[in-house]
Amino acid sequence: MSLENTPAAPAPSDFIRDIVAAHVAENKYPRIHTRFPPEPNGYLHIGHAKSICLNFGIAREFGGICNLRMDDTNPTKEDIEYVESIQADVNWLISGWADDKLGLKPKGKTPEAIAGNGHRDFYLPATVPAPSPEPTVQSLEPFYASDYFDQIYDYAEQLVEQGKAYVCDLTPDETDEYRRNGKASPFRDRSVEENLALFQRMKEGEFPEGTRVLRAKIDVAAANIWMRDPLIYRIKHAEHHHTGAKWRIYPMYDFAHCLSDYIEGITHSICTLEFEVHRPLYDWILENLNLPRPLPHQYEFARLSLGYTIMSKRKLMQLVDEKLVTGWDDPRMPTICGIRRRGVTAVALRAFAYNIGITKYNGITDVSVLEYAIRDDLNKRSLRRLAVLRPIKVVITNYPEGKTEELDATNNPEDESAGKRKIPFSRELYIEQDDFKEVPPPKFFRLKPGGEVRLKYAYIIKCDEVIKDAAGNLVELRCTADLDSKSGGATAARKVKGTIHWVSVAHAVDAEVRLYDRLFTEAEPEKDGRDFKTTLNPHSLEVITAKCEPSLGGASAEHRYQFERLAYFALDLDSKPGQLVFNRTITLKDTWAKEAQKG
RNA sequence: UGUCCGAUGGUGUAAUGGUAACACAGCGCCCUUUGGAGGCGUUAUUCAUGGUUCGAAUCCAUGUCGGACAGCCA
Repeated sequence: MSLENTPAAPAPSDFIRDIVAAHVAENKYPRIHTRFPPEPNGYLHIGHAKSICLNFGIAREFGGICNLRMDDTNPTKEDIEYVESIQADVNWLISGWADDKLGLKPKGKTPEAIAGNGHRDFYLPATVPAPSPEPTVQSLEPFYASDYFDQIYDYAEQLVEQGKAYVCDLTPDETDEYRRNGKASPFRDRSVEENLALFQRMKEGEFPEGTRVLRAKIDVAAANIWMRDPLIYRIKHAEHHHTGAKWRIYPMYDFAHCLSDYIEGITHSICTLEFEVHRPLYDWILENLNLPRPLPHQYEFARLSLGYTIMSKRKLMQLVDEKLVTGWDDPRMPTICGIRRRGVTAVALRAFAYNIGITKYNGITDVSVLEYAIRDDLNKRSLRRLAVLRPIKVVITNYPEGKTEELDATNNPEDESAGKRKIPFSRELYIEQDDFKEVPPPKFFRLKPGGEVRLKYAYIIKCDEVIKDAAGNLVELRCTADLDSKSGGATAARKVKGTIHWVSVAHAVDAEVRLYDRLFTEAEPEKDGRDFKTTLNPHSLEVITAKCEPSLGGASAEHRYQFERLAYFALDLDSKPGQLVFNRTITLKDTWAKEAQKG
């Protein structure tokens, strides 16, 4: 699929890119270096996709690198399962677009000590994967904040040595109270020696959790609460998924993050708005360590909110844990793996990320913007196929029994190179229930008693008779075909208002089709504090068996399909040989449904 | 309450002191062997008040409204 490697759109412009462009113009850094730093405590979702596209997009556009880093400073919430899913999702999303901008490091490598400025200092440069024409085993891995625990501990000691950090014995509740009231901790003025010894004993695991912390000594009365002697280390007797049992103390986000950025040589540390109030602390830590290399700076943008979607990792996990969806990769989930399984391509997701822009305004993006990006991409790439989701039988009474014709069909009207295929036609067909109305509403262009309709790629037929069972249920339609109306025939150019899809009964292939719809019934599932579970859409999944044209028997997960006049579909990973399972990625735009609703 | 941030059509964004524009959505028409796609057209916007200026979405002041943060989470 050549589209896979097509850049989504001209590079966008936004306030962060403007800043980066200015830095490039003034030669402020030898190279632009961003990073994508998820915490491995859940699966990546479409909000992360926005961030990935921003960070890797900047790396692409300004000749830089974007490191993938596990922000893993809280072992009790994190897991290797998430580390692996994050890598897979990032790789998928940037594949063919920014793989050569992905900053990794040799497996097991940790920062190297460098001398400078009379201080201890550390650096861990990035390696980008070599473009590999043949499959070479590249022993690279993502960065891990936890790989810097030794260095971060060292930096903490440097702060203590300077009298800029102290061990505090207040309980968590007391700490809260003191900070709220701008009151100094009674342990604030311990000697450097005592602090050093205590901090070391914390490291050795001598104290129970919650009994002591290391705090930066900044300003207990600062207007910004994050500057009121913030905690930078806490005791946790927990095993870490990456460092094992080595540590009893773990650095807090604020301390670890800026230093991780510095160690990796990050220039632009881009995060979401809620970290705005932390920025003074980010700067304070780096500035008070007398670091010799250029310091990274933090920039904030608005996280994505999408209509009919929830984005909180905690709540998504709740959907998984309570089996309200089948898993993190349920096609209804806004996770990257869920969206991928649904059949959305990385190209579409990137186009969406580009289209919504980057600002500091917290708005709610309409889902139609996402849906447009998906349709726009799928329209260009998908193979057209005929399939009937809810069949009714049609008998062409003037067509010979036992005869089969192979008709020409276009694979993709948007792409000549996709070629053509043959579809078998015979006397007995399935058509869509929705394409026949015994009592048609106004402007109904499809089949009705006594009316004519074009069978796509085949004949014009006329409905002569409606056969019902004793209970009055529709059993079959008996029609006659204009046998000259096939492509190239004498009456082929006859105008009939409607064209419908069909499948030959004798040649039909069955497939399980999973019809997905929005997970929530409300654009704002949690508006006014209501429980998001009360707005779950009970019809978000319907499973049916469809009748498909025979070529679909050879469907592949690499391709996307449009079942003509219905929707786009992708093969689900539950498919087995001879047992097709399709996911409905998204319906086609349906202006008739809209028209019918008006009437 | 404090700190920080924000406010441009229905929605999301652009215009960086000089004609308020783009996309999505909506509406209408054309085209169509997909009621898809495409083409054409169209509706609709600068939170308020004051100031600076020849000129303000943009700069300043005040106000209003909204958001984030106030975990030993990130």
